[in-house]
Amino acid sequence: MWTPVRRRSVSDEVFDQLKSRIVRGEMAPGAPLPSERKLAELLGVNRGALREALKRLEQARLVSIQHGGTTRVESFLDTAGMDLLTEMLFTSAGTLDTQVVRSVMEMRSALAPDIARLAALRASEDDKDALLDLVGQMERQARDRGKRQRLAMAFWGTMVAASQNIAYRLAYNTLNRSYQQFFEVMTDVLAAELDDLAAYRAIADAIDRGDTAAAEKRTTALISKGADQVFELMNALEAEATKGDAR
Amino acid sequence: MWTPVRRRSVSDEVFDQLKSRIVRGEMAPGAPLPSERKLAELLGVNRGALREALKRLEQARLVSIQHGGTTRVESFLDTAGMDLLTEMLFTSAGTLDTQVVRSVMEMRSALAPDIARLAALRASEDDKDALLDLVGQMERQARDRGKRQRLAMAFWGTMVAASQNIAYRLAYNTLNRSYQQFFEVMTDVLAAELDDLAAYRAIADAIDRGDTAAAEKRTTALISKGADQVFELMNALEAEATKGDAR
DNA sequence: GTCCGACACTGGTATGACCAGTTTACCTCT
DNA sequence: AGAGGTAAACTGGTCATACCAGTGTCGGAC
Repeated sequence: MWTPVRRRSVSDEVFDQLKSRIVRGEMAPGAPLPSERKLAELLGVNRGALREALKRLEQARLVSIQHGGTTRVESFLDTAGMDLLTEMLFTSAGTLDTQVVRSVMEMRSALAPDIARLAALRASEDDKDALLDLVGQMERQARDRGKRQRLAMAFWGTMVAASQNIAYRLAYNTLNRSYQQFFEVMTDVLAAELDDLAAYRAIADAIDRGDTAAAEKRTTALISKGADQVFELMNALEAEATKGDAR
Repeated sequence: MWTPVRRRSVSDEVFDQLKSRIVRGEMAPGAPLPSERKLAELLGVNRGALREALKRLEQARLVSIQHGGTTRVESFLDTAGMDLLTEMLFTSAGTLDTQVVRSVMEMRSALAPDIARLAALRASEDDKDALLDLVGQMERQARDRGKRQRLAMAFWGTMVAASQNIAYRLAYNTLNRSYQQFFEVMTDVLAAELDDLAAYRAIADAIDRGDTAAAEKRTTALISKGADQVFELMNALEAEATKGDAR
């Protein structure tokens, strides 16, 4: 399989650089940015390209721009949206940020059961068929855990759509993007969850017959399997990191 | 009290207009936008200003831009983040979109208990003091429900921070922004929740002594009070709407 | 002292040119 | 006929430059 080359435009580069600096705390909240003209010169880019990046930063609520005034760094922890997760996932050293991973998994654990409940309540016939079909495909891929993981992704995507909850759906989009970044690592860690084909089947069946309680309960059980493994791994990573610090 | 005038820059105007058209379905997913040069002329604005808007739309994942190719409308329900909630809250007719409101409240109900649980697990001494102090202030504002609501906001904000979960915190930022849009309406609807000062006290106490189970249980009970009221109101609104259609 | 206005900043918009990819159509060679 | 190559006409990306529109400051008039 070939991976397409990704071209990075000047404005994207500038956006990433500033975003990274802000999130990593190199520029404190409240601190003023250089004026557009100066900053453009410092970065060696045209002012227009810089402005495109700044506008994006403003929309992500990482900076606030004031006509005639100063552009300042926002206290993004109180303003930014979930898109920041992908940025915060890795530390400046390039290692996984265990706290962020834990956060994502906790959110997944909190949302999935309610998504299942609502799906059981509101799923259309098409949704039900799609879910049952996906489970069938997973059962036929008993060997290949990687393929099953992709099918599981589709399963959850269908669940979220079936839940008819737009907030869940949008949150899912972002959440998904963030843990597709440690996809390969996850496949092994989530083994306990991905191997439990009976659970997926039980959930799909519960939704098919509109049994909200069963759907919720089964989902809680399934999701916690993967979550527990990840929590364990994160704890181990943290223990190792502090041991490294102690040297 | 004076409300400051809000200036809208050209690029903001363009962004809002395009965003609105896309979300309202006037431009179907996959449909190509006119070229930048044409679109700029059609809108009567400079190409640079238009590009700033397009870049923002791209970041919000409402359109996808390809160098040398065409700019196309994304199927945003599968790509966009929670920021869209504020845009989708009101229908084109200007009325509340009941499904979106229901979604937001459902998400609140799912997250709040787990936030409380984690807060009980991880809150710092400062967090605990702040929570107890806020509850004290609420009790002293027994008369003014509006003030209590603002204190309740601060209460939840502190809870989320205390939970040490970055995903919850970022989701909360966006969620908050969306239901500050129907703030006044909410104050009355959430009366049952806002009047239950004992519950807030109980939650703060549970967190103070690190009792995760109690914190979670009390929060579930409290949150459901407001949620039930809102669900009831939304059902009533929907019934009225269908009755209107039937005429 | 207070007031006020010029001035020097800041970000916002506009032109017009050119660079850099993509697509199409046509042409050439095999 | 088909494969390959090439030029032209699109598309978005970047640039330099000028000017408009708000904000803040500083100094002079009163």
